[in-house]
Amino acid sequence: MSLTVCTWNINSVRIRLPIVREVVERLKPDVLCLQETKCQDDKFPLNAIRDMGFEHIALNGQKGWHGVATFSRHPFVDIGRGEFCGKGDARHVSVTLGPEAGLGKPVTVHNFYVPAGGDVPDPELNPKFAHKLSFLDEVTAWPTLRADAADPDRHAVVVGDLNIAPLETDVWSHRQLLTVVSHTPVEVEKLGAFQASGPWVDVMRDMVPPAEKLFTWWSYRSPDPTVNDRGRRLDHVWASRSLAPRARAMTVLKEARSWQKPSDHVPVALTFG
DNA sequence: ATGGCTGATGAAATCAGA
Repeated sequence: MSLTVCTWNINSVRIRLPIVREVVERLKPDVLCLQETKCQDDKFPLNAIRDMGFEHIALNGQKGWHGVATFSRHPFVDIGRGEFCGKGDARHVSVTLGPEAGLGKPVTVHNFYVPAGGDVPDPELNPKFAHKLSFLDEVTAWPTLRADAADPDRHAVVVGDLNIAPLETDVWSHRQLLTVVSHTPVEVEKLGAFQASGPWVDVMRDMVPPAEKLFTWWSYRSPDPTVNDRGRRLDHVWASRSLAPRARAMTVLKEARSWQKPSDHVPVALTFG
C-alpha cells in the first residue's frame, strides 16, 4: 500500500483544467493539493475533477485570487480551514484520510498558500512583506498544526506554495537573491522556525541531496525558462517524523513548465509507502 | 538582469504574482 500526494500552484484552476488531466495521468496522485485556484467555491469545476477520479473535494476559495483546493481518491474523515492574520484570505485547507488510504494510520494533509510578500524586503516599508512574516509566525504557533505533528496515532503532511526558497541550492543564484523576496535571511529563518515547530521533515531534500539544485518555479518573464534555469524551490512537501522515513519516490514534473499555457510552478509528487 | 509575462476583473486599466 502507498499514498501519492501531489502539490501544485496552478495559477487559475479554470484556465488550466486541460493540463490538470495531464498531470493526473502522469503522476497518478491519490491526493492533489492546488494553490492559487483563483475561483470561488460555487464556480469550481467539480464535475471535471470528479471525472479524473477524485470523488472527494475540499475547497477554500475566494473571488479573483488566492484559493486552495484538495482532491482525493479516498474519503475524508475530517476537513479544516485555517485563517491567518485576520484578513479572510483563503490560504489553507486540510483533509484527514482514514487508515484505509494506505498508511496504516489516519493521515492529515495540510495545504498552504503562503503570501508572496511583494517586492521590497522590509516590513516597515512594505505591508505585503509584513503580512508574509506575520503569516509565518501565526502558522508556527498554530496549536492545530502542532497537535497534528505530535499525534502518535496519526501521520501528517504539510504541502504547498510556501513562497520561500530556504537553501542556497533552492535558487539559481544565492548571492543575487539574498535581497530578493523569497530568499531573504529573515524569511528563511521564519520558515525554519515553522519547520522546527513540528518538527517537520523536508522530504523533498531527503530525496534530492541539498548539494544539488532543485527548483519548482520559473518566472513567466523569461522568454524560455528552461534556457538559463533561473528557478527557485518555492513549493514544499514536509512530513511528520513518523511518516518521513516512508518516503519512497519523488517527481518534480519540470517538463510541465514547457507545456502550452503552463503555470509558473510545476507539480511535485511524493509517494509514501 | 530581474521583470521583458500572465491571469482576474470587468469591459480599459489596474492589481497581483515572486
